Amino acid sequence: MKEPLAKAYDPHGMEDRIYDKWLKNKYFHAEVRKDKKPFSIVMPPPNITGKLHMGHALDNTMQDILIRFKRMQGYEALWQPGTDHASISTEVKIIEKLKEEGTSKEELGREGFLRRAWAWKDEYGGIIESQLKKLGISCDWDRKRFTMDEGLSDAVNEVFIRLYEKGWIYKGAKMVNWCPVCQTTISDAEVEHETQNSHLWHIKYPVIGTDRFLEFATTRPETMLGDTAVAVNPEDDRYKDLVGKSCMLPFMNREIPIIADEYVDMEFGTGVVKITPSHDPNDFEVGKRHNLEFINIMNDDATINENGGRFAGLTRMEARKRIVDELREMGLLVKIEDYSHEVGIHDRCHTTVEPLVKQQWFVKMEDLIKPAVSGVKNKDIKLIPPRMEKLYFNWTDHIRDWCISRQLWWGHRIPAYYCDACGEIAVGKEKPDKCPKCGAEKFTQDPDVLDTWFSSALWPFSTLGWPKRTPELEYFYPTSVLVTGYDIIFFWVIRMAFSGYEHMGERPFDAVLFHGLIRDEKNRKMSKSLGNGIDPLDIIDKYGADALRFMLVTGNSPGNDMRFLYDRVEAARNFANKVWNASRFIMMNLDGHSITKPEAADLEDTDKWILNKLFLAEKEITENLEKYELGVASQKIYDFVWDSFCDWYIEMVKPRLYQSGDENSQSAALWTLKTVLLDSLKLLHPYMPFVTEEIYCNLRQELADESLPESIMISSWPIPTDQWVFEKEVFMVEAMKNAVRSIRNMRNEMNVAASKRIDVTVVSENPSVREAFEKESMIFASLISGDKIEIASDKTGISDGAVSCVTQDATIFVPLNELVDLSEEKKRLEKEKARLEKELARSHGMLSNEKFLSKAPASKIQEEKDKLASYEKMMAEVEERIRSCK
RNA sequence: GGGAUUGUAGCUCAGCUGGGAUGAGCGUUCGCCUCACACGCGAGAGGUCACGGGUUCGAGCCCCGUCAAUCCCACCA
Repeated sequence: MKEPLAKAYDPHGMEDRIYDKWLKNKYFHAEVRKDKKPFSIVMPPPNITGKLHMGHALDNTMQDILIRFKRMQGYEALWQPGTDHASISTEVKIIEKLKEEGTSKEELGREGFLRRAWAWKDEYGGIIESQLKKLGISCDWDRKRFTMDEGLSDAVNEVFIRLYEKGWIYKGAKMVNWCPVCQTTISDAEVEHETQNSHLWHIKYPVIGTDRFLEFATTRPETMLGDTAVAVNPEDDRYKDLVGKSCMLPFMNREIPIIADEYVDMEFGTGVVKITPSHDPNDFEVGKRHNLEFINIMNDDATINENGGRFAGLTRMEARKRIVDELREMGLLVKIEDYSHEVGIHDRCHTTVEPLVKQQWFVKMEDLIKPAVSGVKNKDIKLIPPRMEKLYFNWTDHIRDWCISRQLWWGHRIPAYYCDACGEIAVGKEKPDKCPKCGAEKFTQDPDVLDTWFSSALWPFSTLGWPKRTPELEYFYPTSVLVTGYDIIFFWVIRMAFSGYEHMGERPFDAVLFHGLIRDEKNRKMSKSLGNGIDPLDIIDKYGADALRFMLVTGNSPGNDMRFLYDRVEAARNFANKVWNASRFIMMNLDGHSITKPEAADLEDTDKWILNKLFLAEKEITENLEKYELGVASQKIYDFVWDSFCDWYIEMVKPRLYQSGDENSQSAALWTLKTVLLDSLKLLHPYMPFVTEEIYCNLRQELADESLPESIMISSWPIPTDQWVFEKEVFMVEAMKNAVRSIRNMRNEMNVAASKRIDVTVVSENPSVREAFEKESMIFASLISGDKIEIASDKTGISDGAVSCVTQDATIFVPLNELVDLSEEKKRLEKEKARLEKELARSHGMLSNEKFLSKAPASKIQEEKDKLASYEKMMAEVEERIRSCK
């Protein structure tokens, strides 16, 4: 026999060659085709600073599986790729690089810096694309976009202007999160919280005109330099008489009023709070309510400024230490307590965020968010798994206005212009010629850029051409499903949701499929700082992309974190090898034969059995994929291919190929092998695109079948037909399988050498069971290493020395004569009896329960009765066998 | 302070919105280089489905509580 495939599956060399072929043939490309139904996914754009990590690998594998599945199903499947400019991350990286070169952003100036940034993007921005290609993903590279390309920048400006004109974007002085290291504002979503062990400093201020002091506790003593009041609860009897008086602020010698405000909790500490309106969000509100003075005591790098008197120039921490020391000397420090509390830190650089009052641009969220909330509530957008709705609503319910301006250079510059003469603001795509207010002609554009998520929020429609009404937008929007991690729900998913409703009047996607995080073998998050990340490219290099892909989506469910285990990659690789070798076997046997579809009558029971299994697999796998249950589907493919097809059917088919000499039987077997293989490859293709393509192309050549498409990825998804439902044959083959298992078990327990051929007599009173064994006796013999197979309707003539196996459908006798140790045989049967006793007890228990009989559905009761009958029969048989062992 | 998730075989996890846990991989035991595959084949052992209540004819699955682990959110100084 000729060997069309190498002996072992080896992904090396195969994958790049195949990917190039796909690209060359433009199989990934989607067009507007009115005769087909669209299916579309937008790829979460990786950062241009990014390097492929396991998260990307998982995310993109899932999308690719869905896209390939839908493409094969006949949808016009668009997978829209692209990259994100990642404003702050990229800028930070470039600044680092500049520092290495001994220069800086300031030295280059804005224009010079941006030139550098674009050059950087050209150099590094494509790396991730080439890495993604190694995964085999089939996105439409011809359509790739970049958040700062011309069209998308236009969309950003359009949105900004629309929202501004609507009054939903405004500029104002508010308390914002300020990162002193990155020197920019950040949004609430970018603030992480970290528990820090610190102290609670108890301090007292003298009350002017009395000999009393007001004692309070603070976690940030240094902010006292900006105190403009001390507050108590209006109901607090301890301090009622002091409200309206003033305290003397140490160091600053400033008189600050004692005010009453409900915000103060009487139960906490002494019931007194110092108020620093410029440096604390709560105090900011109190300050506004009471018309307090707002004194900013900090520079942008979080050192104390001139408003901090002689502490000016110190860092936050230095100032804290000096102030505490001096208060102690002055006798104003009462005590220091240990205290642990949550501190806001910047998610990029982990610097403690400083709440500051700044003039910034904000998006008003109150109305904008509404459709995004109701959209999810009424399932216009479906979240998978549904529990993600709680996370989603937790954010929308507490949403605050979105601070969108960043004091950075790399990004979309805010389309707002200020009249140099009168300060009038003009928002528009172009710089205005003349100030509408004062007529002056000089304008300066706002120096800030937009939050990077401002542009990604528009991704589902901006990539399709919006604000132009392109045919693509018309056809592919709303997109079908968004695949992403739950960690990005606040940053991105919600913002796409409200942007879609606001600008398109429609949801951006029908469903969001969430996946979890990938953790290392010790269940830790993979992170740069821990250095425990596993490089997907290393895995691909070692095991192949197919193995990695299969491993990533098998055995886990939406939204759940998963652990990365090498064992599992290996198992996936072994599966690829299994498929490879099964194909190799089939192709070796196909050799030279022309395959034609057999007459129904020529199909044997075992053929019908596997076809019926295939039918069920196709039906279920298709349903699972349609419900986005990727892990369940892959498990079913694995089980079908390995267990049903390889371990059973291929073994059952061998004697027909090798020894029968019956041409009709052989040709039916070959056709069935080919048919099941072809469909299996298709079912597996979305998961393991490379190995399936390689086998498919070889198979196609082997078959010389021109009607098969030249690539499996453009072939059609198997449509299960109930022509392949064969109840009777399935029953008979299952009866044979039970017998085979039972006999093999017996052989092992009785220590019958694997090479020893045995004679068996199958006794069954069921004529169709007898018929099945009769018909399949050659296969049966082959599976059990049998020699002579006899079929009988009763036990007459069975020799006493025989070992027996009792199955539901038959009793099988194996005369082992000299080999049989009767006490062993008895022990074996007793074990079987014990098992049956347990089953009988359970079954009896249920069926003697009046309530079960009156309330359970009839079908359930019947099912249970049938089981009982079968157990009783087997029990009688086993008991009889035991008796005969004497 | 709120909320979520997880707790199933030695390990890592599935378990289709209640109906026998023949669940998967790895590991383990026994036997096999059987002409597709040792990245393999056959046969086993191994689980009071965290604990305590409840609903139900029936609960791994639903409800309540407890414990443990993980994570998210939050402006109590």
